[in-house]
Amino acid sequence: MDTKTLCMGVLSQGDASGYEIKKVFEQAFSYFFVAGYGSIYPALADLTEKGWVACTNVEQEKRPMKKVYHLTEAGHRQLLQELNKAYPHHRVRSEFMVLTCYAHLLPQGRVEQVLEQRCRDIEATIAHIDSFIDEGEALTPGVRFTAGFGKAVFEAARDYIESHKGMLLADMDKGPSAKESK
Amino acid sequence: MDTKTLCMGVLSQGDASGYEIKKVFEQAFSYFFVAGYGSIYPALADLTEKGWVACTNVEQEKRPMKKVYHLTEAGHRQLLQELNKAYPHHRVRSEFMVLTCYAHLLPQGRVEQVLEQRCRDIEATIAHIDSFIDEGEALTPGVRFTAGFGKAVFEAARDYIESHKGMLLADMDKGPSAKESK
DNA sequence: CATCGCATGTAAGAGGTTACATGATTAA
DNA sequence: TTAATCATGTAACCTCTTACATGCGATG
Repeated sequence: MDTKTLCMGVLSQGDASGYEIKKVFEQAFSYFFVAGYGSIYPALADLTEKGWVACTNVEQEKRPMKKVYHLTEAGHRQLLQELNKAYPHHRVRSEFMVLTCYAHLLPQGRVEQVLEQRCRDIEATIAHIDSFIDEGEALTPGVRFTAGFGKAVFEAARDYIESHKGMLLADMDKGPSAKESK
Repeated sequence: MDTKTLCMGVLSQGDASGYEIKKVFEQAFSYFFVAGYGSIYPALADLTEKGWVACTNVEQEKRPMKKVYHLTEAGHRQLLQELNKAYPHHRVRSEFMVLTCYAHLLPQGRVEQVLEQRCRDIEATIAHIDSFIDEGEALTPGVRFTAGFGKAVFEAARDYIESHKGMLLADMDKGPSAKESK
């Protein structure tokens, strides 16, 4: 599943321009799916070619023209098919975890800084999810579930860092230690 | 930070062939960093060109020849520099979460299947982390911290799914609901 | 006067995935 | 005999990221 499917997903809930789709990505999906203009615009062009979306040029006063896209019937069928067959992958790519793995190669100050930076980023993400939930919009049960899931996972990450930070910093000097001390 | 840095990281803890590096990736990093031969071999070629690693051909009896790589002094400096300047990113790309977001477009059976599949995958990952921790090898404090972190996060994910699954399934029919009921 | 928001896109490059190609040994 | 393990690599492809290119209006 790629940017194209997500674009169709967004359009299934209402017509939008590429610019507006990116805002939805940022507001609703940013903590588990990232896409910039360089992915979205080509995706929309591709979807148009395939007949899964279509667009209307909308002239605006004192604003640039927009291309408002809508999902076609074929697009809706395609979206349902995609969602029904997609495997629920969940990939993590964490340079943070690479850095913690190699903590023994770094000065304590750097390790502390890395842990603190990660905590700040997590807090920002949680705040972002909260503001999204509290926007007062009608959220589907699925979106509420997903937001709660993201929040639970990020909170667990933050709590783990906060409660094990001292231990990592203290153990760092001691070097590698075997599992057993017998 | 990319595959190249991770390869240098692995080599900082002992010489290894490309094949062996991939095994380390699978055993120790698979839950937060993935790389196949198609990334590792070109990375090693690149690192060799840059003088950050060097290799020796080792002939083996009844086994194919190996190229055993080791980190050079310049490579070690490069690794430290990289680890000291890298930003601790943590990216998630979750098709699972895309699917839960669009649960309202799917039959209940499919949603249930998606949640169960994700739980099975999480259990497998946790079991993998446990077996890695219990291998009896000398783990650095950083690696122990990282494994514990991964475990905590995956456990939180599993717990959330298990405790909110019923709610999602029950709410699905009701359609979108606003934040407030006033 | 600067920069942010709105609005569209392209082009080059980086990076990774998948499949292919080869081949011996060993365990089921 | 079949499949897995050991062992190296390439090539095509796909996708995304980053930077560029343009331009008006509003806000500070």
